[in-house]
Amino acid sequence: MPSVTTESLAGAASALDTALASALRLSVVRLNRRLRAQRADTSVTLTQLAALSTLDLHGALTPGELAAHEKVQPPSMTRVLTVLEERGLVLRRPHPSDGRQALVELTEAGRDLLAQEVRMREAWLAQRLAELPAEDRETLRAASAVIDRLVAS
Amino acid sequence: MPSVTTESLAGAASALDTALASALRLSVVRLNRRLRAQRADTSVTLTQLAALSTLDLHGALTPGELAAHEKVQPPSMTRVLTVLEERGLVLRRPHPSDGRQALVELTEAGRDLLAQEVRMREAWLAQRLAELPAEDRETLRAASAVIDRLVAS
DNA sequence: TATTGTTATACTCTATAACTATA
DNA sequence: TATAGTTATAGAGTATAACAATA
Repeated sequence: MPSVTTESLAGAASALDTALASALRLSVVRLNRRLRAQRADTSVTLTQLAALSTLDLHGALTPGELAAHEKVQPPSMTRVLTVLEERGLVLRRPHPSDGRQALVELTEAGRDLLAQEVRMREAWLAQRLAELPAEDRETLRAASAVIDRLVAS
Repeated sequence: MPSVTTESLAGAASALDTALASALRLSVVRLNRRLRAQRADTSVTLTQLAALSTLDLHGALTPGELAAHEKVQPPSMTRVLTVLEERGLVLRRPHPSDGRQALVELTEAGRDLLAQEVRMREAWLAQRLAELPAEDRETLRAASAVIDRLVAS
């Protein structure tokens, strides 16, 4: 009965993907909460930190590009940028060729704060990562890349 | 100069952990956003779904245990449980031996809805997982387990 | 007195809809 | 008319502080 076998295999593969999806969902939701809770003793929120990190990695971006990278809608990014600009951590420059757009870049203060935040804030995560076997760290490194591709798709 | 070498190695290892921590943070934040955005066409939020999943995996739990599993503070879990109980998806039973505590369990309706949500809601994630090379799926599976240990610690 | 859970309150994160300015 | 960005508004997610009930 090949059809039954085929169906079983297909069904099994799909079930496995669903189980993996569920497990991954729970893991990600919980780690995200833990990372957000870390905010208490620092001066920027996790969302603001993510925006600063992305600007640091990519250089100047338009608000729209930044929203796309961060997987938020433009109005959400507007709010984040407003706060960051008020605090002097980023700068909105006019776009050289398109008056509708803007170019957002890190200020010197933003770069400094980012470095400091990354050091302080990621202490517990980096510490825990350091305690893991090298193999587990490698797994997370690879997973991070896979997730990025997944999210970008 | 062995001390310089040792310091260099230690410094390098630490820098790598910090880089990994940053990459993992960005990946997790973005995937979490994407998973939350999935809510649009479903009937429970991601947070509610996570609580239901955990009850399904662990069986009856007290609100405190559930909050600990989900990495939220007890009042946050109270709010989630209130909504779920109003909708008949969970049930709060008196604890057999401690009048302060309660035992929360899935109702039949909760179990049904969970199955349905997992099918519908994780369609896009399961679909993308299915498109990945088996190796990448294995990486994510392993990473999920590592993250769970990390978060629990 | 300590612990479990809830209520009260407030802030962060994010979205959709409507608006403005430029292309 | 289409696009980039912002403003207005609302709902979800979460926390801390204060309280009630039980151990």
